[in-house]
This record gives sequence, C-alpha cells and structure tokens, in this order.
Amino acid sequence: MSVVTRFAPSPTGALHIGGARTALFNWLYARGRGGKFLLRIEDTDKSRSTDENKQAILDGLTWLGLDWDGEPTSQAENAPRHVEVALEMLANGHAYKCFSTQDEIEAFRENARAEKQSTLFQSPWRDVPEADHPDLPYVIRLKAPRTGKTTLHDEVQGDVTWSNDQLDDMILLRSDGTPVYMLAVVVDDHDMGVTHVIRGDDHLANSFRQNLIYEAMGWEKPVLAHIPLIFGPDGKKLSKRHGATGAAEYQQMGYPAAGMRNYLTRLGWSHGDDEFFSDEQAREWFDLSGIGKSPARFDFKKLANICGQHIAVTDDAALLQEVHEYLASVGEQALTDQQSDLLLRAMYCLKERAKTIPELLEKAHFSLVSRPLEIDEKAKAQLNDVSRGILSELTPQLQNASWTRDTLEGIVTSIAEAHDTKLGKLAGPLRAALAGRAVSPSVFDMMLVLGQEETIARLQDASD
RNA sequence: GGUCCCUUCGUCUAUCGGUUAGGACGCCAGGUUUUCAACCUGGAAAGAGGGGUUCAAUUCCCCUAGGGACUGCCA
Repeated sequence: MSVVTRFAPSPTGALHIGGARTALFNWLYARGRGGKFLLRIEDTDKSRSTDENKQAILDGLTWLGLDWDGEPTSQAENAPRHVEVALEMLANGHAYKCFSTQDEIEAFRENARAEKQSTLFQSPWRDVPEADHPDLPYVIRLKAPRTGKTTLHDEVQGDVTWSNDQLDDMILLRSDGTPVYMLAVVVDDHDMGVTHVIRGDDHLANSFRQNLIYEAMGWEKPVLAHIPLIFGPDGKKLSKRHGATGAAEYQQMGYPAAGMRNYLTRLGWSHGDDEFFSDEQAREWFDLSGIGKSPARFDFKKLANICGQHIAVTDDAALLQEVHEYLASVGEQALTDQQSDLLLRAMYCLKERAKTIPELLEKAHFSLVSRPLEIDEKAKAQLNDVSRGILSELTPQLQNASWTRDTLEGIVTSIAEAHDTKLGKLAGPLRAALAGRAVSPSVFDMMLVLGQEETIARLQDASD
C-alpha cells in the first residue's frame, strides 16, 4: 500500500516552528517512500481562521521546500460530508441527540470541580428514545463505551492504554448543525486515504476519541505517530519570549532552508551519529522508529552551525539565489547586476565562513560597495601617514603585476620586508583601503575578486 | 484533581542486558594566522532519586520527584 501523509495546520496563526517540523516529518516520510504528502487547512473555526494566516503557512512551507501533492484542501468545505457521517452514526446507533444546554453542562462541571469529581459530562439523553425527545435544539454526541480499556499502538509512543471511562460522549455536531474538529479530522483523513498520521503529541489523547469514530464507521485506522513538542532553550514551551516561533522569522534571520531542514530533522530524530546530511540522505534514512519520545529543546547555536555547513557546500549560483530571496523577504533593496556579479565571484571566499545569509552579506561588504568607499572608524585608524606612504608605494608595483595570488602575495610581502615589517602590519591598511573596514576576507582574496583596476583605484583613493 | 506520556554530558543524541557510556553543538586550553572567522589538536562534561529482577543493569519492572499533554458546542 502506498503511503499517504498529511499536514493539517489550522490557519489561526503563522506557521509555528513546531508545526514546520511536523510538516517536515510527514514530508520526509512520504517522499522517502514514493508516497503522497497532502495539505489540509483546518479552517473549521471560522472566527479565528484568516486567509492571511493560510497564505503565511503556505509561504512558510514553500520556503522550507516542503512541496505538497495536489491542491490544499479546506476542511470547512467538507462540512456537508462531515454532517453526513454524523447522521450515519446517528442512524446506526453509535450517536444520539443530546438536548442538554451549554449552561446545564457548565453548571455540572462547576459542581464537579467543586466536589473534585470527574468533569466528564454524562448526558442524560444517551438512552432516551426518540419518541420522548423535545422540540429543542440539540447536539449530536458519540456514544462512547463507559467500561473497559482501549490500547492503541503508536509508532513513537509504543502501546498506550486508556480506560474508556476517561472518554466522554464527545460532540460530533454542534447545536447549529456544524461539525466539530474531532469528527472532521477522522472523516477527512479517511476520505483522503491518509495511511500515516504523524502529528504533535498534544493529539495523543484525542486519538482515543477519534478511534471511536473509526470503529463506529468500520473504517480502517491509520498508523499513528505522535511526536514530542519542541521546547525553547529553557525547557519551557516555545513561545514569543524565546524569540522566533514562526517559520517565516527564521527565513528573515537568514537561515538557509536546507540548514533548517537538516536541523529540524535532527531535532527529535536520529540516524546513529549522523548530524549533517543532505535532503536525499534524510529521505532515505528517515523513519518513524528513529523519532525520540522526549521533547527536544531548540538550540540556536547548533542551528547556526548546521546552517554554516550547508552554506559551505551550496554551489555559488544557488547561494546567490538564496541571497536574492533573503533580501526580498526582509524587504531590502535588491542587488544590482554588477553587485550580483561581484558577489558571485567573491562567493568562494565567503561561504566557508558564514552561518547565515546576512553574515555572508556582511562579509561580502567589500564586493557590494562602490567607490568612493566609506571608511569606518576602525579602518581609519589603520590609515596613518606611514601606512598611506606604503600604500602609494605599492600601487605602481601592482600596475604591472600579473593578477594571481602568488604574485600579489610576493609583491606585498616584499614591500613589507623592505619596510622591515611583517605582512600583518601591511594587511591592516590594505584591508581598510579595499573594504573600508577593519574586518573583511583575506586581502588577497579581495584583490582577486575586485580585479586589478578596482584594486588600484581603491588604493589610490586611500593614499590620497 | 483524574488519565496518559516523558527523564543519558549545558543542549541535540547513540546505546536496543555485559562499552574506558560514543558522536555533534557549545564551552575551555593550545596551534595555525593578514583582521573576523574558518581550520587543526587536546580537555572538562551525563545515565533524576530510591527499590527490585538478573551472574550482570543506562537498558526490564515498581515507587518517588520533576516536566509535559489531555480533561471545550477550540483546533
């Protein structure tokens, strides 16, 4: 049987990083097995769902490179089908009409809490014959077993057993006739042919309720895998005060998508000691059995490290493309063709030292600016009369030099020696002249990237 | 409160009864060096606590503690 997984976010907010990982696991599982990865928007809560959120979720997944099969479905649009199923359960005796009002139920719960009793509501209408029903609004409730135990197998959690008396007769259809989430998921998962439900473990308890619907309808149950939540660095549930919780924020911080995928995959899942891997390897290796049972904390340092490794192995053209996309995502000015050109040439000496796109851009500063350069304070300190003198001495020698690393190093070194100093002393002012900053890539790399003409022009600017 | 789940270095994790408990990030020290990095070498660092089972427990069972989820006419 071919694998079908799904990611079912509710558009009541942005794509949370935890949700992104859930999507990633589903995607990896399906893609690694030639299966399908479907997207379903759980928009049945109309008061909290917005189109903006839905779009943000789609954009987030797209950025992460998680492509889904077919069009995303809308759970709300399937409401008629959900109602149909509820009515079928009503007809076959697995559900019943309950005329208790919300006030009555609330009063019951309050009382139960006060007396430290179970707050599970037991409807008095469960066994009342149709003939005795009043002409009042009602909800449709599932008739859940009140005794016995149920054991569900979960690929992550193992066998989990619940006592049936912990389950209430959950509502299937509200008094306004609209279906409730718990019904909708089951119906949709079944209709979409979902074979593996991989979701956050906050849904583990729900599985027992949903299981009842599968049984009532006689449907085949999907394989379950409830994955632990992601915590913040302090071990608390990841929230705003930890910084970024939304996937889009990571994009704007400039973490490359490939690095995010790698880090997120490794967070709570393992394949031996493998830490750094490609998408191909992840797809090949990913399996439910490798998912851990305990919640993992989000570690920005490790994310940065993994991202740095991905940047280092990404080819230059693809990296340039990432830079363009990053700039667009943060609303910064796009690079000119000339800047892109130079950046591409500089890439070789930048990518092994940057962990994020903005870091890469920062190191690329020298290749993005044009004359006359702005010289910052620290760089100015390198340009005194003596060093200017040396620079102006260097310039004519560069005029006739063949533009290779060896030659350039030879020239600069010999000038240093002539002044009875070390290369280190000369590199400072050279750096200041070429980059306008005290921090930059190697001076020789800059000369090679900039080319002879531009290099000499910048040196002359500085020594004037 | 009730039910269920979780617990190996600071962090992510390996181990599927017998290991000097391994790796990675981070950290510390040293090296390299033209700045920042990167890189190289070395180091410190863990089985929550208590009971069992067993020739042998990080590994299996129980209890305690701590953390989490659920307990809606939300999803």
